[in-house]
Amino acid sequence: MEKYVSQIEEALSKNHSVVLGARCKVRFNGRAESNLAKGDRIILIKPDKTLIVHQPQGNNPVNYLKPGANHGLYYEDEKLFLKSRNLQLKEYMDIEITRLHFFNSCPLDDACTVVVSGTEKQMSDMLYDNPEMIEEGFKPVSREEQTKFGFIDVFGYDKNNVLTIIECKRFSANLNSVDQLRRYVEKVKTSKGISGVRGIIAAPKITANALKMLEEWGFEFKSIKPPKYMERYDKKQKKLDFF
Amino acid sequence: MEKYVSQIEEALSKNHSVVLGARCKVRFNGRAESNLAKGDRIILIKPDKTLIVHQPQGNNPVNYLKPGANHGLYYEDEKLFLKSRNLQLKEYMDIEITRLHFFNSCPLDDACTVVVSGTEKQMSDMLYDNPEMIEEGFKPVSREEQTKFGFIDVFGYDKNNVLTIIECKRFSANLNSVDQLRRYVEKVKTSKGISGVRGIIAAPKITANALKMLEEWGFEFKSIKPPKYMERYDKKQKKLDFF
DNA sequence: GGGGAGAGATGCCGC
DNA sequence: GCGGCATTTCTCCCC
Repeated sequence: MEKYVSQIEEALSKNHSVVLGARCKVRFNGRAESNLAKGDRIILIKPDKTLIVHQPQGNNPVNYLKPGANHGLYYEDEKLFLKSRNLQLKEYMDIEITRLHFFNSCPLDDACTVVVSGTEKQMSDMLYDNPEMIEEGFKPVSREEQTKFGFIDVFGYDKNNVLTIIECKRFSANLNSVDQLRRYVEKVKTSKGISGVRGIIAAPKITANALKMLEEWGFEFKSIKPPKYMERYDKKQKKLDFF
Repeated sequence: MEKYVSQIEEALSKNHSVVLGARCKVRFNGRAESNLAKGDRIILIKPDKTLIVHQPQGNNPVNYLKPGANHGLYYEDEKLFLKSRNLQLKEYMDIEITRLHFFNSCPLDDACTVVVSGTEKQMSDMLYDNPEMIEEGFKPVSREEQTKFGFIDVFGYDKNNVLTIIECKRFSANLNSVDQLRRYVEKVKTSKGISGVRGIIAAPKITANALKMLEEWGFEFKSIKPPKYMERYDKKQKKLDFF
């Protein structure tokens, strides 16, 4: 295992990405503290000095340090010690490696950003562009903006010129969503000195408790499907459907 | 690259963990949609069939599939195609690999769970066990419990036997925290048919807007530090402090 | 399984 | 940097 020390150090110094398969213990100290007993994990160190530790199960890393950490490596007592620190965040991780299953590294070149669709912003855009989805005669004024009343998804006037605030949720609205809407409506009422302000939650669905609270506050729920996804898969891509 | 197909397939069939360093495009379709153009990434497939794609920067994966996916692999046109599907969640990922920088796999054996300390629960426990930290004469009744009024961190009675609800935050309290407290206090007032209910936010700090709203609602802020961490590092561990 | 809430949340944008 | 808010949030707990 000792022979890998210089190889790993060289890879780190060249800003390559480093992957280790290792039996190790992990200790973290920072915003919280954690201890992880001995087991097999994948350790990833990125060119930006992010450190990520994955167990063989689960979606999320069991431990990590954010970008910009320092990583020190040394060998002693037949163990490999990785001592990593993010000094800005005052977060520390110590990994004690007792067996190295594999080590690999390579330079990674990737400046792409992922393009995501199906977000809440797109939903508020859709409502802004298609106000009749809220109701006939609705006239939107602003969307996704930090108004002086706070951050409001969409607001405008209904056909009777009553000021109307819309809070969008991409999935299911809950108690928190109602809290938000309520806070905005109250801010507008106070700021404008008017009492007639409508509040609408626009979402595909809403929890029972949230609906109850919504109605208690005199607000409304409007069932709106989020912008439909792209065609799930091109029918042409027959070859991809082989299993 | 073709020769790796059978090796990777064998590793997957044996439920080993698989790591690829690859130049690839990624397409995801599920709860949202995303497209990622060609670039170098680390691809990790776990024994539980989790799929994770990391770019060379950043803390979080750029794409992933949750545990329980199927992974199919084939080679065509000098490209390696990984077609992964989580059928339960109706989530799909297609990765088109044009260059394979490295491939590694090994069985990982790890049943450990991480032990974390310094959480909000410990903070509410601390207040429950040391009620004088709130104020002299405070008598806690319940903590971190799903009461019939909702999930309340700590509640009890002050020295004047006024019902008091405490909302803990481990870091900074914000508008959302005030919303929560307000919702609890109102529930209790309505359920018990009483008007004299105190609401306190216990946190190390609070944002200016949140404090303003808190006071408008007649609630109080109590500055409380979260339970202190373990000794940062054993002084004995001199060897670890070498850099 | 749904609902509610925290999290070492993370990440983004705006002031 | 802080603040407010969405997130393919994730995770846990409880009903």
